[in-house]
Amino acid sequence: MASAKSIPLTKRPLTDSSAEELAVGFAALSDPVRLRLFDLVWRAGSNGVCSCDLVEPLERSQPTISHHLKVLREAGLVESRREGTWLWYSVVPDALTSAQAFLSR
Amino acid sequence: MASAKSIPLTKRPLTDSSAEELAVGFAALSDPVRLRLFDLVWRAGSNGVCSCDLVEPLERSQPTISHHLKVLREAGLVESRREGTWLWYSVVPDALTSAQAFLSR
DNA sequence: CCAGCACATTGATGGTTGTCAATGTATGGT
DNA sequence: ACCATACATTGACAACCATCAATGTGCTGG
Repeated sequence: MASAKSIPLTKRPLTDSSAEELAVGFAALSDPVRLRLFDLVWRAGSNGVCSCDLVEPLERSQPTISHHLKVLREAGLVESRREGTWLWYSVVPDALTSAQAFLSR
Repeated sequence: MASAKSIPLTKRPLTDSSAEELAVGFAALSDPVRLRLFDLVWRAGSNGVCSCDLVEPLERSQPTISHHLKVLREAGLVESRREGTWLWYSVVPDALTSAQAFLSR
């Protein structure tokens, strides 16, 4: 398969590592349940939301919600702080900036 | 698990169907190879890029690239037009607007 | 110290995904 | 007609994923 010499693709394409990093973020948002979960956390603002308030609206079991929150946490999109027996989740500041920058060039 | 009555989460959260739609877009960008592929197509502008020029820089087999292009096409992110034996891929205009809108609120 | 609640982890299962070799299809030149 | 090229499809396989029931862990109040 020879090249069609279409255009100069030589202007700094996405590096392998930054593609990897971006893909992790997009992968975290690639599931509908997880996306709605992230949306709910986001709406809660800086105070955050108790994860006990996330199980019912998403109609999934508690382990499933816990799993999805772990995925979002490990992708660096949300963080949690303890408050007694509760865990409060909030969006990590600037967690989306690289994704936003990529999508709006 | 009782509610912690944290905040009023009642202001129109993401609907199930729009979450599904957004997730399809993010899923298409959730693989590093596919993300670099989309990046290369994007850089080619409205003229597009011949898919024969996409195999080598991504270091994947031709069927794999063809598969990823199909995923991007079915997600509505890219489109192709024939030019003889070649296929020229370009980004669908406004394909990213819903994702951009979601990420920048 | 014990009972109850919030949340995490484990284990299992059915489904999906990325990859490539092999093969198929379409187009164009000779 | 034939062959070479560009690209798609098939089939197979290993890895990964979403989900839940069962169980474990940590915290609090009594």
